[in-house]
Amino acid sequence: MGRAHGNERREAPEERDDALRYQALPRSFFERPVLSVARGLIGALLVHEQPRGRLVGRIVETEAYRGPEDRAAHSFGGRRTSRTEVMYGAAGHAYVFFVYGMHWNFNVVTGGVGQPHAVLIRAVEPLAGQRQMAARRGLPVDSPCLTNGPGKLSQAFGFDRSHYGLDLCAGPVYFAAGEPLAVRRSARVGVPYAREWAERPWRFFAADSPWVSRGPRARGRLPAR
DNA sequence: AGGAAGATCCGCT
DNA sequence: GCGGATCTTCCTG
Repeated sequence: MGRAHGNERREAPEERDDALRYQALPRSFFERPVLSVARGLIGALLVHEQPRGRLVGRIVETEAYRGPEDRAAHSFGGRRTSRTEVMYGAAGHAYVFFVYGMHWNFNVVTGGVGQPHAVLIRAVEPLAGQRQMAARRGLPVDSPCLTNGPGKLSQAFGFDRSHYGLDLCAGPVYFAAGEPLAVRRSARVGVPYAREWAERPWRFFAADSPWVSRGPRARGRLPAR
């Protein structure tokens, strides 16, 4: 990357931001088992309607977190604090948290009230609003690193504390149906402290997508939805 | 009140 | 491939 000269007029990777209206996935989509939601979101769209334009990404990588038994989840052991509170509420709301002193991670709460489950959105393929994403990331608009990681996509989409608890079934941030994609799965990334729970294949990603973040080698294969 | 660890990213010893 | 950056949150004493 970085071989693009600033003033050169480059063909942006298709900003297909039609006046097209997306229909938000309904709450019932998220009121299902967290693994089903994590898998079902691969290929779906993440949309952020903003004053300066619409950001759209095709979801290519997710992870399921299933407290209270899942040692990798922030809600492990039933831990319930101001930070994890939203996970205990209704499905379809945003769980956004700050980590490593500089990154925000964006999740959607799943399951029924009282079930502290959530799906982490780890990577998307930019479909619209690339210029805005690139500006936030401080990278060229055609960079392959705009949204290929949970911290990166949060920065590109402008997600932070202000989005904590947001209803994702009502906009301005929401999900929309996309095309079915071949899905693969692996162990989750960055949770070695969770011991045997880290080994569970609860990371889902689109096979052969260049927008997937780096992580454990894929293993296993699933049919295209 | 203090300390330790963290669902990451970036750049290079 | 490894370590530093950086700061919030949570737990312990």
